[in-house]
Amino acid sequence: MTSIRPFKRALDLLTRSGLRPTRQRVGLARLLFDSGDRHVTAEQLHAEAMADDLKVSLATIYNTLHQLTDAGLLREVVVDAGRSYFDTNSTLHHHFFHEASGWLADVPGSQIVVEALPQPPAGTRVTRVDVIIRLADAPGEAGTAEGEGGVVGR
Amino acid sequence: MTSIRPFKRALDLLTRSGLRPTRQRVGLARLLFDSGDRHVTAEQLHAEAMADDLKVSLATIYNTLHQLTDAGLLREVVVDAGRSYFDTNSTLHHHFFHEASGWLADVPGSQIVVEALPQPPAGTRVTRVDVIIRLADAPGEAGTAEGEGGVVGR
DNA sequence: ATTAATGCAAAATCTTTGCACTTTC
DNA sequence: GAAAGTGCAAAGATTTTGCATTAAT
Repeated sequence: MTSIRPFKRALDLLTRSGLRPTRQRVGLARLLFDSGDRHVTAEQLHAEAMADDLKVSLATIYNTLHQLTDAGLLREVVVDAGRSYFDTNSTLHHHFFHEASGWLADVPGSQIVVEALPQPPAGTRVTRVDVIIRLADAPGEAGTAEGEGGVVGR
Repeated sequence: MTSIRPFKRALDLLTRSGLRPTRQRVGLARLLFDSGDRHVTAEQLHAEAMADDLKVSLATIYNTLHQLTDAGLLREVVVDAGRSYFDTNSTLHHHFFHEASGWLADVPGSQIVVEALPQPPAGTRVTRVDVIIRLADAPGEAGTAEGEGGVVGR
């Protein structure tokens, strides 16, 4: 992930997507893609930009996040009404979501198998299958992690 | 299962959940539970209540939807950032979601099998596994999604 | 009577928009 | 110097909150 020339990498991602590499976009792309997979909200990214002395308005943050999403570099993850997360991991994968804290983490696509998917209604096609594993604090001790992985469904 | 005595059923659901059967709550419960499985937004339910000559404020709609959700009679479905759907089907099942139209439909739990679920992080337990099958219009064919199952949303 | 629920309007969030100004090509 | 991008503040949309009024036990 963290390549040798982060600046150049961010720049390349942008130009390859047909987005002009402006100061703001390059800066945001670096924040997003130079440190492995992450999940950010617009507000969070804005705060990071400020901390990094990158002057960007929230409006531009939103614009950029959507442009990157349209370009396939980000994926919007909807787990919480009224808050959008953007995920820098655009490969096939799913999510753990801890409702109380808002904690969100990737689960590699290979770790979940969804079988017997029903056919989509006529005239439509499946664009994506999202699996969200919702979590809460375990009651008693730490980890109510029942030995094996569970099976949901039949 | 539109039962023989819808009014009584709505009333029972409420009292069994420890909620006072006020005029508003009984009316809303009837709208929600007397016609099979449905997916509604607060705004929609409000409109229906008005059309049914049931005077309720939006604030009460939200209060009631959340109370019914806490009581386990409804399930909140998050598929779209910034819009909450409430599902009267609280049994194990998943969803089809047509992004362009906001159309949402149930997929029986038995029709999808999720296997090899990873262990939840220590100290947490899985509260639910949501599977959302996102749809878009198929390229070739004519028909758009909404056969008739009911279009939810705008 | 007591306690809970309702309604209204105001506030809080999060996100988008309009338009003048700035930067990139 | 065109065209694209940015910033700001204002507008939207959805959901929550505070408090006086009303209704249920």
